[in-house]
Amino acid sequence: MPRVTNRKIADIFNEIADLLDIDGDNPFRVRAYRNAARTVLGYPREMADLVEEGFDLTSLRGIGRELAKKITEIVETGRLEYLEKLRKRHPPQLEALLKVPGLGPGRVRLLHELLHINSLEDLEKALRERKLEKVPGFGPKLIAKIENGIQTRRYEAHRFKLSEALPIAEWIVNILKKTKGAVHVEIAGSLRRRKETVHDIDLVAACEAQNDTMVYFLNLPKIQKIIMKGTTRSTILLENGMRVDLRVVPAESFGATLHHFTGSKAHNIALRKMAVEKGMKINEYGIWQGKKRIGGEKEEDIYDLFGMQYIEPEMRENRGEIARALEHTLPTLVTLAEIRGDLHMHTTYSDGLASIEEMAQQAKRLGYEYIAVTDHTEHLKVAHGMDEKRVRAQLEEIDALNEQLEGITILKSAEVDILEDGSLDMPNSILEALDLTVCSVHTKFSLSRQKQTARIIKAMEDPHFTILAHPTGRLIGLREPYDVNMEAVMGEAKARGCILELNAQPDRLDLNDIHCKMAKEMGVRIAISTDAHSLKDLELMRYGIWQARRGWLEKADVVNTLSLSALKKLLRTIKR
DNA sequence: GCCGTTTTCGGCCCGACTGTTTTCAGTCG
Repeated sequence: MPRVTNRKIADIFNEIADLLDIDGDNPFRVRAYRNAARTVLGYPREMADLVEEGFDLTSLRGIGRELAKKITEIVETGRLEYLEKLRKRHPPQLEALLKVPGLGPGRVRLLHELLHINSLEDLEKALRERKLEKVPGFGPKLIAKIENGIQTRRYEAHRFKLSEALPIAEWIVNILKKTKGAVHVEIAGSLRRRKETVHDIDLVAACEAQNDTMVYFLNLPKIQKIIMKGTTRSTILLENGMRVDLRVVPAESFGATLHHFTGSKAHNIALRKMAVEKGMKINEYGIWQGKKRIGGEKEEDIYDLFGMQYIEPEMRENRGEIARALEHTLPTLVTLAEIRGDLHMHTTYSDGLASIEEMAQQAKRLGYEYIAVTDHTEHLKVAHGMDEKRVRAQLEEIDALNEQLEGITILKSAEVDILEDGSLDMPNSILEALDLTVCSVHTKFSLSRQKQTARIIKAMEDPHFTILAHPTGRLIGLREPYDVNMEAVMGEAKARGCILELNAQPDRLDLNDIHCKMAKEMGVRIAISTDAHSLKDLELMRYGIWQARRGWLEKADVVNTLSLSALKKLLRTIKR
């Protein structure tokens, strides 16, 4: 039986929630399943391992006796009896209807009962035959919305990479800031939390009573259509399929509104519960004691209310940050300004676009002290991997440049392929001449979990192994991570003193946030690297920093915050 | 289904907008 992932358990719980929702079951029971799915998905360790260890699952937030039993059943048998029973009672494609805009559980149930609509095909047929008009509560506008939604639903499901959404959001914010009556305009939502992908763009504006902000928003260029329009809240769809939401509030509510729409939902719910326990209420307009507003102009008001530290947006995922803020023991998150070098980049020696000197000069302009040049090795033919002769030539060029350049040091390195048998794609004679190695898997992604893990651990046992690059190999939205036991890999890294990379390319961001947090907890150091293939790519560092902050990393966890001399000292301790 | 220093029952975050209504349910975030 294949190993059960947290993803699979979360999918099962979400499917149960959907089906119960359509049944009109207790909405809080439905919510319990969705909460549990989130807990499982956000948990840094695999449920399968926890079950094997006999860990008490009910100690996890939102997992009680029943759900612990269900998780155990899924892990042990690969299936869940309860879900299969539920599925028998429902047509197999009913759930898909929930994704259609305008259709929620209530209307799906109604359509099922009245018109026997069980799938998207049934729905399309009913639309053509104009049957929906007879259903109570279905007027012409709702029907048009459903019709429209069916056509565009593939677009709606799309998630945008952080690097796609952020520039657009910044562009809009800059326009709105200049409108009459606008006091503050900020990005909110998952974009402000710097999630690796976002569903839409959320903006919050503090405005005077007389303002042009909403009008300008609704008249931005490149709008495909206006989805919703109100005085305090509107939603537009841009030509590229991106939804943008704007809330306009008075300045005295700005902090509360910004907080509310920054989320995450789980973080907000936890804080609101705490407020209720104190006999107060937090909503998007402020903090309330009875009818009296006692705060909400600034975001800090909310955290001050509980005597806790301010929590940075990147940490607001309800992954333990609230407890830490109450204890005043939050980590001091790493910042871009603390980065002193970049340890993974390519030049014209392999598949990069700039020379070593150009990359070094650009790094110096960015304020760095050092870089490592890490061109591909021979095995990776598609990227013009270097043979021994060209590596030697490169090392000589680096020596010459280090003589000549001031204020920046070039470290000798290579992105060394980890071959299928776990050996490194370079002779020892060359490996010995390098200051560090950046080692990575570029082939055989589909090895079994056991073989892939053994392969990487074997590579790490090589005394020349320094950094494991893009440790799971995923490409966001394009390629799943390969199956590897990350705990075992991190355990080996800890034992050997090796470093794991957080690759800052926006389509990699590998390690992800959860793995970063896990590395920190296991005492494994991280290198945040751009894997730059051009001068411009060197500026991608900020994406890596944001992901690191989502993973609670501090300056001390990140090796490229070290000075050159401290880094060199560290590298010496890794080599055996 | 979860949770608990008001604990084993009775709560569970909260409000805007829409469309279809005539006072509100459903959806959405």
